Amino acid sequence: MDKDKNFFQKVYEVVKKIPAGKVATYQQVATIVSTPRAAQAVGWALRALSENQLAVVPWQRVINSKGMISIENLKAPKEYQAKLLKDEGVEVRLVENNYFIDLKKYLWDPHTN
DNA sequence: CTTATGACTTTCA
DNA sequence: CTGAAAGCCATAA
Repeated sequence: MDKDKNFFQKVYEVVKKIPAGKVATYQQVATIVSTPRAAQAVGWALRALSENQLAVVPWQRVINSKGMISIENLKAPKEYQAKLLKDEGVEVRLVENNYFIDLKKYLWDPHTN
């Protein structure tokens, strides 16, 4: 088990480390678990989240490099994710029916974990 | 083992 | 600057 935890598990643990009121990009999580190019794979991991995992993994704090929520295609509405972030104190602004977050202010710094 | 898909990112036109 | 295409990583079939 200590050999190579599943990529998913690693992603989940990293995401769980994200403090409330902060957000992380796929690229950042991907860099921690594997390589910066694995951002797509991170998205894949979060897509495969089970309802049980949704309760323990703050997937709402993970967004793309532009600080925008691209979750429109999933069953979870963007408004729901935005609501969760707002509840954590993250300022989310709605532009062109897309939710944007100020990465300069709310981007998580894994070094200061 | 090869092909296809994706909650992404970067580059080319 | 805006829009489209390719690329990289991991998983599923």
